Amino acid sequence: MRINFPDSSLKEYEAGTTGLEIAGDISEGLARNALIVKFNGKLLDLDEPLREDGNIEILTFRDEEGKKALRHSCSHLLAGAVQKLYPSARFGIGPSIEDGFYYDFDIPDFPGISAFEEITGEMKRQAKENIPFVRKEMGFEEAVAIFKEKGEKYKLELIEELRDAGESVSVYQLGEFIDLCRGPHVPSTKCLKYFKLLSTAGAYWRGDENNEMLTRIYGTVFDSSKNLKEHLAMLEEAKKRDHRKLGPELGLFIIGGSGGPGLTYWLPAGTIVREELENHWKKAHVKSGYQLVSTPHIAPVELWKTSGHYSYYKDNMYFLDVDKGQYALKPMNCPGHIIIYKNSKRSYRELPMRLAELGMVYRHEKSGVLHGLMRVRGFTVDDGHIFCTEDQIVDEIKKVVRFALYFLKIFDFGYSIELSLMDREHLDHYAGEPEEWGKVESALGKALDEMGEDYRPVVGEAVFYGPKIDIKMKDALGRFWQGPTIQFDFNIPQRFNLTYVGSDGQDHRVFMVHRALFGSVERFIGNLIEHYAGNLPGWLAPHQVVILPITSSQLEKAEEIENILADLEVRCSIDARSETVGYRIRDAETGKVPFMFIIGEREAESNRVSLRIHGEGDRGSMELDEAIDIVMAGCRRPELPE
RNA sequence: GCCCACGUAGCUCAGUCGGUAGAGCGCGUCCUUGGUAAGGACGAGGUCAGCGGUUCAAUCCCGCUCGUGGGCUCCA
Repeated sequence: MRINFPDSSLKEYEAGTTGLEIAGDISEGLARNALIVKFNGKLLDLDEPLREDGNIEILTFRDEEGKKALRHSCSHLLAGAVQKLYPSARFGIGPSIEDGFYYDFDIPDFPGISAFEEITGEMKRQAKENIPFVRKEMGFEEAVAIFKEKGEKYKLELIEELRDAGESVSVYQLGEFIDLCRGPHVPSTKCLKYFKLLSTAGAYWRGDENNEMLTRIYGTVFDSSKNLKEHLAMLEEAKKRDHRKLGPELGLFIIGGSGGPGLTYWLPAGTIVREELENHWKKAHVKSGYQLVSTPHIAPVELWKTSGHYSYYKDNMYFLDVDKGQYALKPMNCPGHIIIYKNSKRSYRELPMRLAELGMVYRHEKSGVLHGLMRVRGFTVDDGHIFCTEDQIVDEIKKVVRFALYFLKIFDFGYSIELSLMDREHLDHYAGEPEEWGKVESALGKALDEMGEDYRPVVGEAVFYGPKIDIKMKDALGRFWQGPTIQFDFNIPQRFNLTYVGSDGQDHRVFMVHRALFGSVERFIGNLIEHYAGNLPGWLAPHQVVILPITSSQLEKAEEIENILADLEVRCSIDARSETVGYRIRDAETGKVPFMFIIGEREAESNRVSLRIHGEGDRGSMELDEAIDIVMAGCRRPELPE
């Protein structure tokens, strides 16, 4: 048979040759690192004999699919160990996930994390034994018989579904453990040496809260000890950077407690960060052609009925009685901006009209989903709505995407772009006409193409009211977060009958785009804290300079310098506490103050300061002006967009 | 909302097999005038999350509530 390789070379092999043998034919190293094989687009075990001509790719841990196979295989190793140690356990599913895997078990009286040592020991033992993963294909009756005998009710449920879907059944045997599984798997447990069990959690069978709660065990596995260690170190680092820990520590904010779950209280230092960020946002928006507006926190319930929020979002809304009517706290800003748009008859000459607001919204999120600043019940959407004509769509989208990327660049975030499209097999899920969707979807794609941006189209990810562009931002630890989102809306212009008068004197339906660049100011600040490990850029730092007179004799000089800095709008303070210099420096360092001016007798006499920079250490004595220049450069606000 | 775990001083935590509690940091006062990541002494500070129950006695045992964390689901 003729086998094509990714480098488009071609080789002849005897029918029945396995992927592993072909890998070995290429190089010993590839055979050693090979995990699975992709043959004519199908993922197969390495020991699967190949019987026809085709394209082959030997996959290792470097390939996403190889990585998944390794992780999924490790979940079987985990399940095998659990079966051995807890014979009464019943098994759910055990897929690979981003950065690892999990397996769901029904284990009566599972002791929790304290069982990890024993389970890990058993897994290590089996990993050493080099036990092969053996694939078996079988009929439904045989599979049902196997799992019925074991009392595996969850597996039986899965088999039924396979039967209904008309799919075949395969199982994998790993030593004494047999599991229903599509595969593929790595050849044997010897590939599974570098794993670690991480945590346990409850999870409903099939994610449905009406089902029983299973015990989920999370773990991760890598191809080498080095990569595993690096990943674990990253997790440690992430824990250290957790904004829920750093925020209160740095005096930025507190959340929840007696103040109410999911509600944020910004402390003085945090308020400075917020205001700086918001001021820059406002200036940038004005520069980019937006008009700032401000709308109330409550609005009559009728408005929410017109917008449609009442019918599909009311479980997440807070209501209040006012006079004889009912009001709602706004969960979104759009209806407010609609009222402003509709305030007068609009002409095509006014379009595109871009309205923007840092609007606080309130949503009744389930108590269990609240998470630091990332998921709260009251937050500020950096909202904007663009009203435009059809001809203006491509240009407006380009402008918004460029604007969004501008903000990510300020903070050195990486990014990746997704274009969420409608699923044309479920047209009834969407508002608006399919032809209109088609026009706009291609306009969004065209805008991205013309900008030369890479993006991933995702069918079925669009919201019911329109297609959207989502930008995921990548932080310093390589983690992706929900970033800017740009959403088209076919629903609201129709519901509110939003029109403009065209050059032909006729009314036309306006096109509308929602966009949020930070998403939520609260969440974005949470991201910034973790991205920078609390060491915010100078312009956002609540304290920019601490002046440290070595003895009280330099206090007067310190005050003189403080006044100079204050006139330059530098946020500075004097720490003249009766503590040693070392102590006060430590305090400023742990407080992550970017700059310290240390003034002793020598400096005070000669109008000099000794400059210390956070994270860098002592920069030595210099002229006051020079130190001020360094501070001003370090605290300069970002350039506005072009 | 659901499942599991947790809740002791401002913070991080110890402790009490049921007899109302301790450390370090922080805070206050005093001493110390010190040169680049913790000088010293003394002191204040706790209804042991809240409410009920069991008990001669509850911070500890039981129940409920609230809050927090890990997940499920959801999401800016």
